[in-house]
Amino acid sequence: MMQESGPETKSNGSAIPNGAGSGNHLLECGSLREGRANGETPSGEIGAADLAHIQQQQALQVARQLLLQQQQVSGLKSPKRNDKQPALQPQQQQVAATQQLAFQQQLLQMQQLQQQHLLSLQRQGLLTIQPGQPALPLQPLAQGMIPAELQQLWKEVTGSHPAEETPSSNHSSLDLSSSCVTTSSAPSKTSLIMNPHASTNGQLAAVHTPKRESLSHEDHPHSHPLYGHGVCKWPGCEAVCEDFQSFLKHLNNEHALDDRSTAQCRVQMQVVQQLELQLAKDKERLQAMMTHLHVKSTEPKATPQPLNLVSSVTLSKTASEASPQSLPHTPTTPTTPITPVTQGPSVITTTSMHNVGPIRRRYSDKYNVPISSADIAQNQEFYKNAEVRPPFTYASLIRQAILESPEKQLTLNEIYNWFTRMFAYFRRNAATWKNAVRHNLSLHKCFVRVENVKGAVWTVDEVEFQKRRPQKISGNPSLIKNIQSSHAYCTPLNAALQASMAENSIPLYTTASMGNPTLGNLASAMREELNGAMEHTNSNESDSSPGRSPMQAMHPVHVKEEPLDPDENEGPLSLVTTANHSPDFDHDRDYEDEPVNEDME
DNA sequence: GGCCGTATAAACAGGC
DNA sequence: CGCCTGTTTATACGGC
Repeated sequence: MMQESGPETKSNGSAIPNGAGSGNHLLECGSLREGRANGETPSGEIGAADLAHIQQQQALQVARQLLLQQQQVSGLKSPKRNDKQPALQPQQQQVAATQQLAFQQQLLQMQQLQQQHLLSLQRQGLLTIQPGQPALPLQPLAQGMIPAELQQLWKEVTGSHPAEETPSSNHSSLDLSSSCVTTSSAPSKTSLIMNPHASTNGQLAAVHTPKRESLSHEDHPHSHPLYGHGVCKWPGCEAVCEDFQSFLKHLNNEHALDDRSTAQCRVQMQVVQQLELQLAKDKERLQAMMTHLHVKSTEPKATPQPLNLVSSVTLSKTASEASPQSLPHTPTTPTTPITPVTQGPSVITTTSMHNVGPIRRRYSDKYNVPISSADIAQNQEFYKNAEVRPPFTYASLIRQAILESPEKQLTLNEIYNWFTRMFAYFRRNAATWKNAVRHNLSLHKCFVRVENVKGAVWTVDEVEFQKRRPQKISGNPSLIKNIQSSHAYCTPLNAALQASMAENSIPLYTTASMGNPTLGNLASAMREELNGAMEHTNSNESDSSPGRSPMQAMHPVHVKEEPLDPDENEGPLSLVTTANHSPDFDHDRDYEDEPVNEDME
């Protein structure tokens, strides 16, 4: 079938055309100070800033329109919203002025939070800000939100203060979500994808709420996202409340469901939306950066619009291989209908790496693992969709496949299926890698062939597996260091990012991107791979056995001589769990892609 | 430079 | 006969 003859791959050796190449490539790639070599970024970054600004302006306009509509609906006659509310009582004016200040304060706070987030990213080396773009993402926000326009917006907000509790006002406030979303600033799919939470207004409060409070809210009944340090944290309020009860009273009295509150909420939504947008932008850049570091020969076209590439380039170039899985949303992730994460790397790499052939990839690649830093969050989807060779040895993958099966045993065909199911890379050149799989099965003692009723199945002799290459990398500080750095990106990345973002009151984002239940699987796989290779840093007591082999840590012991114990629990890794639900690949179907579990049961 | 682990390719055999 | 499975050999590469 789609077999690509090997000779050329062999002869090419060091000059592998597809860019993945041997370990050297990755090493060279590792010295990527010029990171953004292939011009994928410049336009993108400039565009990011501009786009953010434009969208911000749009957001303001939208907010204003909303306010207008709202006021019209609520029967506010005053055509002079811009006036200093002559109808307002002096006291009210004072309140309004105070709130305006507080509002601006809040905006500043939001910007600071964002800045903190970005700074934290920079500190982690995950994000670089171009010299030419001082505080790049913040600029638009700071410029756009603070000045006159926002003040004007605020006036409009407070202008509707008189608050007649009309039924219509209720209506409008209840329509918050839909109106905001449908008229939202960035109308493109970009905004929808990158700003997935723009529509989740019900959670906006949580978005804006410092994590500490959110958490404590659950634990302490007297905690409230809008209440902290004896102060009402309603935007622009800061009223002092002695205790929680008084706060509740204050909340009900002062922030009831009226036009003002609604409008404030909308403004808040806009603010959050902008932050999310900016964050998404930054994340996109981050992914592009990481992908670039991983993919040596990044094609410039890959970056500018990764979101579109998913459906356009990917399908056009690798339609036959792509299958539904190339789409950003894995059908196996029902809990995350919005996994914008997948766009970045999967697309980029898919397009730029799709031509990766059966290249000779050194085992040592794994230890350089520049790859993992880019993959952590996306890993599973990443490898499923992008034809990037996974940084695992065949033996490790085979073992993983077997151990993931309910009975820790697979037929050869099932192993094949696992490969193709989990890695887009193995949907091509079947003859090559299948041969390699067979070769590995036969070669390594750790793979035990067991005659079954239905035929032969392969199992893993964990002891044997752990005996393999025990001396690897230990004693090479540079390598270890390298791995550690990669590991530092890999494992703690999620936590670090989440923490960072949580600190900056952007929990939802992290929840969507990092909290994807399916994403952690391969991440843990790679983590374990690294852990195993590093023979230390294993917090989970793992194995003190001599083995540093990639994924062994996931299955510290079992499977000795008789690995066919059906009572064995499935491994910590559950890649196959999600993969089982994925549609089979249309191509490369020379093997029945029956679900492994089904077959094994 | 040798050894080791790995990848790739290929030849071969046996079974269906 | 063709395909699949499994074994074995050869070669190449990179790290130690």
